[in-house]
Amino acid sequence: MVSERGLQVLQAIVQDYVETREPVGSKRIVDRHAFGVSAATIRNDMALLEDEELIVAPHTSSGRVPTDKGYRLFVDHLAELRPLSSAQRSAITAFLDGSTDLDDILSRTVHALTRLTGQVAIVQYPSFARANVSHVELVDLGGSRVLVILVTDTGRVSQRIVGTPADLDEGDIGQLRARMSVLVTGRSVGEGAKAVTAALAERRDQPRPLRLDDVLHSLLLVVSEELEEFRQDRLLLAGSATLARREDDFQGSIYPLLQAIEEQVTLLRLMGEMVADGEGLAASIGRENEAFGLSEASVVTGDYDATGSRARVGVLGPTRMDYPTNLAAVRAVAHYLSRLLEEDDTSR
Amino acid sequence: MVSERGLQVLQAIVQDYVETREPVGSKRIVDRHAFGVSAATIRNDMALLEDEELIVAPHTSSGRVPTDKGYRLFVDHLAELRPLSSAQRSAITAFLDGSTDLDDILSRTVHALTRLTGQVAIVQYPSFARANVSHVELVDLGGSRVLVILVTDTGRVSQRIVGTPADLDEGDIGQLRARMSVLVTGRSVGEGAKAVTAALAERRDQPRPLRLDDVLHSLLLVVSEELEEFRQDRLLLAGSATLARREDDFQGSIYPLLQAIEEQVTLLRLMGEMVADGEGLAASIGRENEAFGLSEASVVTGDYDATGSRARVGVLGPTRMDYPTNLAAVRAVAHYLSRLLEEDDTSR
DNA sequence: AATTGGCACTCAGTACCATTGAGTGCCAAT
DNA sequence: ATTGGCACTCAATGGTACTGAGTGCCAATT
Repeated sequence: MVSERGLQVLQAIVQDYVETREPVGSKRIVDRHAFGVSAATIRNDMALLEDEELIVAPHTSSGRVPTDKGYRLFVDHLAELRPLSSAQRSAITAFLDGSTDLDDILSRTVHALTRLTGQVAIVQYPSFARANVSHVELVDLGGSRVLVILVTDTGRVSQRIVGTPADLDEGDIGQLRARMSVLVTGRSVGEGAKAVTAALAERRDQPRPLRLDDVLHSLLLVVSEELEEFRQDRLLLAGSATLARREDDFQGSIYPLLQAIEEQVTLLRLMGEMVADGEGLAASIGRENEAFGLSEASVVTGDYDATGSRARVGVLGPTRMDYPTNLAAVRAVAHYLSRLLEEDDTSR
Repeated sequence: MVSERGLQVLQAIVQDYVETREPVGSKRIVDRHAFGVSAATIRNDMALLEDEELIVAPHTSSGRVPTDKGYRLFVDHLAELRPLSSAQRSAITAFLDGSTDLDDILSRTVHALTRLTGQVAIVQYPSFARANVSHVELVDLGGSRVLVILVTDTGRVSQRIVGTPADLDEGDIGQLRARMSVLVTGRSVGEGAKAVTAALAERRDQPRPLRLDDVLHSLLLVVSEELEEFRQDRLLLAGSATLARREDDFQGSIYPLLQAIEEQVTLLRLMGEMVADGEGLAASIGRENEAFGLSEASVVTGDYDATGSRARVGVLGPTRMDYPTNLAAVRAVAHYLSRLLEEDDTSR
């Protein structure tokens, strides 16, 4: 069993290792942390920690390094979030103040977070799976082109240009708009997709060709695609260049990281599977991300609220990261974001 | 002066070096390329090439490596574009077929290009500075929110949500739409911006408060912002993860590259300044990119046409890249893209 | 005048010690 | 339970020697 002091030793090891990137030995600990005991005693504790697989010695004769399990214990029980400095707090507000557009707010957020932590920052768009479609709009662009626009009540907008088989007049457009509107408006995105699919099926069974049916058909196809895309929430990322500075923390290559950043889907799933604590914070450490090809990386996330729907902000970095600082930063940004988006909602 | 054979030697050096990443010596050249002369002769030629600063020896006793100047000469006079295999050609069509939406087409393009070249691929959106605004649309979202949509005749759409001071009824919206439409529709984006600015100024001089003036004012502000953003064309990127595999080609760090990728502005300017040849192809090599912090990188671009406006596709990679292949791939993609977008235009 | 074989020279890379020192595990003493 | 002592391990460092690919130059050849 690991003693109370043993845990403090683990804490010291994590802190020192994160700071110096060098395996930490018993002597270092005695020097830098005021335990009232000798190096030999620390060594005994370290032997126990090693038995528990919380730390490991990279080479027989060198200091210890935390294992993923060690980081996990540290994060869950040992880490005290390091509150942000007032300068940092005001940096957040300075970054985020004065914008109303959702895209704009989130973009600023992700930049603020990467600056705050020095890590790759990630912001998840508020989930639209449950949000309702509030508007479908058709705009005639002339030249057999129609612009289809979808708006959800969370403020997200998506648009797409579709070619139509023939020129349509204002009346046609109006008719199409009305029929589409009935099918999708007011439903959640998921339901909307079902309604569209059903409408497509029904149209086939009912061979009474309305003049605009073909057009409606193709438009519904596009809407269906768009809804599908909506359902998969999106990510905003910033700071991926910082990874180049941390190459040494990734045995060999940062390729998996860059890969994951490019295929946002991976990160999306990863972040989706993480389980938040009471404060909405979560961390996924090293091997815990193995299924996503990110065994040497960690992700720290915090939940935020936006108009009733939840989403996450987070940072991605090497397993050897400063969890207290990153957790605190993520929490602060998530809080601020929640306030901003909820406030914003009432003021709208 | 460099002899005819000297140039062939340069060509051989570039080819071998790009392939093997190792400085190439006189013996290698004699072995792998059927020059009818001895190694000593090649050495004499190499000495001349070195005098001209076309090649350089990293270490006194090792083979030669092309300088940026050497690559430049190679690209300008020695490189024969390597035509794409039929498999590659059909890969392009397979990738790009069956989409009509501009965003979609360009996104597929950039992925095709990165797959084709193994480099970071870049696609520039067709320039909108000269494109005309074909539609301004206002959609009432309720709750004091209005969605402003701008469409250009090149197919680009931009939207933004704006808070309005008070609730507006359908009539108000219609009125606003009409007034905005007059100000912007049919003009180029640049002119549109001026018109908006003028309208704002005029409004101040003319103190006859119309009921909707305040709203119009804020809307115009947003439109103005959007136009400004439009003017700066945008980039689509793919394949940045491949850089992790080429770290060795970037003395030390790929940081500048990732940085440039993240701040698209740098790449945009760089690509903008490149001068294309008769075929629309251009290359910017190594130190030529010094002003952009990319002294160890090269960019190869090709121009494409879309509805009367031109833009570029390209790849970004280490100076030590396979120019013939990349030039050919870029050219092929640019051609195909031109055909697709022009075709598309007539069919629309 | 261009080409070539020959030759001395250079120097990165590799391999092979020997040395150093931080750190460990263990044990007997406290 | 803690500690000082001690033998041991092994990565890192540095020095030495060797190897070999490659060069520059020159005199001889075509």
